[in-house]
Amino acid sequence: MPELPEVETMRRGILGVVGTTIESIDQPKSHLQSIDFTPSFPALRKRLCGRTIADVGRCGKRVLLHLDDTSIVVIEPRMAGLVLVSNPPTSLHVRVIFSLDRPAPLETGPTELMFWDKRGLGKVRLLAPTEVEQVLGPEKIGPDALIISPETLRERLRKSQRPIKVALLDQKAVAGIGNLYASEILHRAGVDPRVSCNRLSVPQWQRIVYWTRAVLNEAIEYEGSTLSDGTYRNALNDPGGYQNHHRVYDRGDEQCRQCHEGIIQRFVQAQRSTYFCPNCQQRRGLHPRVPDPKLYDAT
DNA sequence: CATATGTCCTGAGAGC
DNA sequence: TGCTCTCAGGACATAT
Repeated sequence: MPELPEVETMRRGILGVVGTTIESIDQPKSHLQSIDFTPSFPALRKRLCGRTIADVGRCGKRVLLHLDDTSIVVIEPRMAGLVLVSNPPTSLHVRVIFSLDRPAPLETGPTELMFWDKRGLGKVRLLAPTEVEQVLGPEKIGPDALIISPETLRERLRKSQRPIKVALLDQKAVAGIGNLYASEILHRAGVDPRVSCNRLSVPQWQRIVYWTRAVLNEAIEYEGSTLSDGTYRNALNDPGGYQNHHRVYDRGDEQCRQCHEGIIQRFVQAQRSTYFCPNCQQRRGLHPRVPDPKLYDAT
């Protein structure tokens, strides 16, 4: 389930493709259902071959390949997709291979870029400049979770009746947070995942945004979370390390690693697992971990 | 308008 | 052993 830290790790892991030219694109034969290409694969191939990759970006949980004609390849890993430069975990699930030319001035680096997807829910689309706004614009995708300010997040959600955990998953409100990190963030912020957005205080919004940045940045340092199913890998097929630092996710019935008193509870919200510590995340009570106000400011 | 539900898809694991 | 069932959840379409 690649979320912001995993997708950012993919982005950093493929920076070596910047400056290369797409020589060919192939779709390995497989009995599996084809993933969704927009436009169709043959049209995509025709439009991409010969294009140079000018930059690699990220928009929420999507990887972007910025091309020299200002069109953009949008790769959406969704549940089980990976962007790799070598060593796919299985050859069966390689959905598309970009073969890259490295012009003379470029140092050595990747000569292939792959999209691998175990479950086939991912998508690859090519956006013409005129399509970018309607697909990636602010109407569709909210401010990035790493830079949103507490004021902006509060403005966007303060009237919502939804539980805060559910609202944090809304990519139109804030982009990049998924099910795993939503639980981790709220635990660190000392906020009960069940509380309605419209009942949260200003200090609680501040703590949520502070810990959103802190948790996501720490997870990026560890190159993301590889859960017990082992699916998530970085661009070289190495597992991430942040799963060893989770406080609550997938730790139901364990003693809380923070307060050493509560037992981590699991329950379902909006068809998704939520984990929390009833002791650290009470509806009312003191929240001793007050972050530095300087860090609230958006950049 | 805000919110809720169904859908896609595969592989792993449980139960019989 | 091999079948059927359930579950995992990101994003989008559709329904309330």
